[in-house]
Amino acid sequence: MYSAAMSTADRLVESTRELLWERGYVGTSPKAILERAAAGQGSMYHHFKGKQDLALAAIRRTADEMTATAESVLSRPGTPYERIEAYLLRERDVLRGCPVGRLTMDPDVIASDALRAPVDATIARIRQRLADVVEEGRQQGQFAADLDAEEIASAVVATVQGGYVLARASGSPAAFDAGVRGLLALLRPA
Amino acid sequence: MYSAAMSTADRLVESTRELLWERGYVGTSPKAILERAAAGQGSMYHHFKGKQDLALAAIRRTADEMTATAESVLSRPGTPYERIEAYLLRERDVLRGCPVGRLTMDPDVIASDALRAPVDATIARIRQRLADVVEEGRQQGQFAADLDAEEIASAVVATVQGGYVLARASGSPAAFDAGVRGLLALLRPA
DNA sequence: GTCTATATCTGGATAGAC
DNA sequence: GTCTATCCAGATATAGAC
Repeated sequence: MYSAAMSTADRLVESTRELLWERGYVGTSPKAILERAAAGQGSMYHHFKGKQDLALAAIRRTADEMTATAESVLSRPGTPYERIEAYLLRERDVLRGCPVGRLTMDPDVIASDALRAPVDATIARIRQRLADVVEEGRQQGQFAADLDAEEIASAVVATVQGGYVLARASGSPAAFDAGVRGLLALLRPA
Repeated sequence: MYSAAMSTADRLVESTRELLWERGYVGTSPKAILERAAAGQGSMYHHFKGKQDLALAAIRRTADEMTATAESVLSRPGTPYERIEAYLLRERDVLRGCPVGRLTMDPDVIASDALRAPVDATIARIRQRLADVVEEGRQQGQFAADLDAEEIASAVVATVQGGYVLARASGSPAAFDAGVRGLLALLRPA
């Protein structure tokens, strides 16, 4: 199921990442994790304190990966508008939803400061990075001078997160694309 | 806990609606529903076939209520922009999230066509109603002629749904408001 | 219609052998 | 480090009494 070179601890984290993405925290049981990782109970409780501790390791890894992907796309060459466009149009597994954002709908994640922290940090960092790009475009005159960069960045992130909701509700990625195109049309420089 | 005039079946549905909102489908147990409704096992299995059947009744009721609220706000007097603004700014329990949209992150809801159907129908209907308003504004010249009404409507709904994600991640409704203000700034007629 | 009793399975964790 | 055995509570449902 995983590369033979992967340690048991790593297999446990990877299985947990997948299951958190597919089923969320409350929907993921230790048993399911162990089966997917082909590991026994003993291994899990040797490497991690329990379900929450393992989930925290998994969430951190996913959060770091997503932050890196976003930073990378937004640092590519191009005008501010083009970079935001690239962020919005980057390839996504739309129907699976956002592996970080979906955790905000999980009651046990929201109830735990430790589990929520990496989720909050990831979204805040991407939003800030987007705000920097918007501000740059504003200074250059590509965007209207009276726009608030932080607010536009929030709208961009929200459109992405909400796009997943639309897509999953309708069972089709088209709904995500429609929202993104709508936002880009409003943002497009004249 | 509920009005004494409320039937056992109604109490069960209301309890389920609350719990689905707070914890989602996978996070809600029949036991928790029964405790909140002050009902016994027998009542639940007499009135409903099981957890899924009860959840379906609860989701339908919530979906109908949300559709009615949206239609009502969007039908108020005012220019198209003002009506969209009213929809975006209407009072919301932001940190609790959207009782319909949150269900799209629930694996068991998405896996069941029966449970997903009312979620899909609600979002599609609100989006269509918004598209009609946008189209009206476009015809009147309040919005740019080259905008696609359906796409703008998708962006509006996505911003709301994604706004809940931002708010819950940060633990503050301010993040929702920022996204909404950003979108309104982009949409605002000159 | 509602109650209690019961059944079976899973959730989440511990204990101790190897 | 990993395994198996075991634990107790909860999830979901059925049976049958009242």
